[in-house]
Formats: sequence, C-alpha cells, structure tokens
Amino acid sequence: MRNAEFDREKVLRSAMNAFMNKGYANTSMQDLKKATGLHPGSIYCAFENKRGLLLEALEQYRLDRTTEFNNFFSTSQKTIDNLKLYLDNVVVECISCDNTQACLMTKALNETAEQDVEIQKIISNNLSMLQQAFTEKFEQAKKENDICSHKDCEHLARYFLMGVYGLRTFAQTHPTPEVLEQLADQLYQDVLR
Amino acid sequence: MRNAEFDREKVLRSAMNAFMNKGYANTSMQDLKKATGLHPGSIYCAFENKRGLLLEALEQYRLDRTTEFNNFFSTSQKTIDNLKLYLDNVVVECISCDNTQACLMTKALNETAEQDVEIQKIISNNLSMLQQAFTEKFEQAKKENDICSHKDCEHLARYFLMGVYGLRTFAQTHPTPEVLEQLADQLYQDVLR
DNA sequence: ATTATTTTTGAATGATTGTTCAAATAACGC
DNA sequence: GCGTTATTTGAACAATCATTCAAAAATAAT
Repeated sequence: MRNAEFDREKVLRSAMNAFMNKGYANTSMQDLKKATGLHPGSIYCAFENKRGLLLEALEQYRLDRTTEFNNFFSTSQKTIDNLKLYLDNVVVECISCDNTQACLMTKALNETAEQDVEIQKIISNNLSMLQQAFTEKFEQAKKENDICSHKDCEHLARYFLMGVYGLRTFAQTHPTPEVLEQLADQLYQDVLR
Repeated sequence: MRNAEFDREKVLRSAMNAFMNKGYANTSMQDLKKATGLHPGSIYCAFENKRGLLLEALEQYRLDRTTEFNNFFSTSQKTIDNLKLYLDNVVVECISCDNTQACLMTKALNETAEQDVEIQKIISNNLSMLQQAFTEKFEQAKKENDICSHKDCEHLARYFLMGVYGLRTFAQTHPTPEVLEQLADQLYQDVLR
C-alpha cells in the first residue's frame, strides 16, 4: 500500500482558486497541474477526473465557508452586529483584487446551469444550507429584540442572501468601494426594518 | 461584390442563445454552426472569430434589452407601476424554463471576469447604461410623488439593479415561484420607501 | 456579358483538450 | 525484508477545439 503524498485540502484549495480565476470550462488540466503541483495521472487517481475535482473542491469550499461563517458568530457580540460584520466582509472581499471577490458556488452555478443538473443540485443544496444557517441567526437576533420586521426569518435570510448575490455581481462592474458600502448598508437596514 | 445571405440579427440572437445555454467557453464552433446555420468560414468572414461573435451578440443583446426596457415605460401608466411591471417580468423570466432566465451580460461577466478585460469593460458599460436608464425613471417617479425615500435616484437605481442581479442568481437554485415573487415584492417596497 | 469583389462551402490545419496507460516508485502489512 | 498494493510520473492517446484556406458560387458594378 501507499498513501498519497500531497495535502488533499491544499490541493483542493488550489483547484478552487484555479476554477474561480478562469472558470471551470476554461481551466485546463495544464492549469490544474500548475496550480496543484499534481501530474495529470495523480489527479485522475485521486479525483477520478476534472469534474470529480470540481465536485470535491465545491465540498471543500462549503466546509471552508461554513468555518468562516461560524467564526463570524462565535464572538460575544450581539447576533445582529455579527450579521453586519459578515456583510461588511463581503464588501471587503468584493473590493479586494484576489479571487475572494467571486464565490465558487455562484460562479459554478452560473456557468454549469442547465448543463450539469447534478452539480446544479449540489450547489443548490449548499446554498440552501447557508440560507438555513442565516435563518437561525435571524431567529436569534429576533429573540434579542433587534429586529423590528414581523416577516418570518426564513424570508429575511432569503432576502439577505439575495442581496449578497446581487452585491457580488454588482461588484464585478467595478464600482467605487463607497458605492458598495452604501448598497450593503441599505441592505442591512432593509432587512432589520 | 456580394452581400451576406443571412439575417445578421437572427444569427446574433441564435448565437446569444447558444452562449446563454452553454456558456461562452463551452460553446463550440460546431454548436454555433448548428445554432446559426452558418458554416465556420462564414462566421469568420462576418465576425472575425468566436470572440468577435460574442462581442456583437452582446451588442445585439443590449439593443434588444433597451427596446424591451422602453416598451415597459411607453405605456401611459405611472412610472412607478411600470417599474413594478418590469420587476414582475424579471420574475416571470426567472421562472420560465427557456434561457431568458439568464442574462447574457451577467453570465458573460461572471465567466470572463479577470480573464478578458475588454469584454469586462464593455459589459460594465452596458450595465451602467441600464443603470442610468433606471435612474431617469426613478427621477420621473419622484416627480410624480410616488417615492417617499429621500435617497438620490442614482442610489435607488443601483439598489434596484443589485436586487435584480440577486434575484436572477437566487432563481438558479430553483425556489418556488412564490418565493421569488415575495422577494421581488419586498425589493420593490424597499426601493420606494 | 464580363469583371471584380465578396461570401459560402467544407475539408484540412495545427494546437489543445481531457483522459489513459505502463513503468517506476514508494510505503504499509506481514 | 519481502510482497502487495497504491501512487507518481510523464509520455501517448484519440478527440475536439478554434481557425484557415482554396475553390466554388453569387452578386453588384461596369
């Protein structure tokens, strides 16, 4: 027997960066070889094929984002303040020049929609889980009496996420940071109201 | 001399449909041949290359969307009601199974971002023009005393568009029509408030 | 009708694609 | 330390890609 030499998480993060930079279809195996340091054969041995690598990269992305999410809400601050911190961070990511400005989920969803139904379902499920996580945070914020709105928290979470999606797309037109901050601020206010 | 036999607009609309269905990178010349009915040589004679076809398809898409936009506001109704009609139509498009559920602009922007700066600029400009058109409509609606908000109309237009982008992305996770309508309704209310 | 110019056709091009494979290498269980 | 099993390597694979091209066809101008 023999174990793989490479660090699987590192490879997956390299792959997801490559996919985010060039898109799935436009990322060649040569690109992936350069990004991951793995020879083609190793990639096929470990992930079956290019699509398998995307699938596992998507799962790693979900795990990483979940960890990040939990970190945002692990502080002792009020839930509603952590929601604001999360949103502000989205803006910071959008402004940054690296590829955190994109979201692998929405990017892959946009690209493969209608083409690969299985991937579409996986991403939809992942985004649903994120939505559910936000729903719980909104419920908590409501218990803390920081939300005036009488709308149910599931709707608030959906609206919040819709705003985040929109913000990310809007950011790709390269507006000024101030404009993005202004949009995020209004989204925050509208959700709480 | 000799004029081209094909209807240029028809070809461009076929091409944009192909690009919307499969994405730019994943649409092969064979796909384009099948979609447009043009042989490879003709495409290169008329549009220089695949990228040139995308560029012109993007411009045709902009023209078509501008016409559609103007139709929405050509009725004698109040501007604010036409804005609602526009938004409702976005929802209808999102629900539909054809490819009007996607927007060629945002789809191509997502796919080619950071890869092709020129295309990115063209799309950004196109979306800016749409934003400007919405700004004017919001100014008109304000004159008609239908907008309580004291925020400037440029901001309202940006927020509105952000919502539309978000709605389109959210729709790709296949929520129920009711959820989409609910989101659109709140967006409409939040913009007016 | 003839010429000049352009488009159409579709096969051919070379490059690149994702994938496979056999040999070499390494490490675990015994 | 030996045998087994898995991974690594990188060249080779067929398929597909965007693009080119020369011949044929067609129009507009003369």
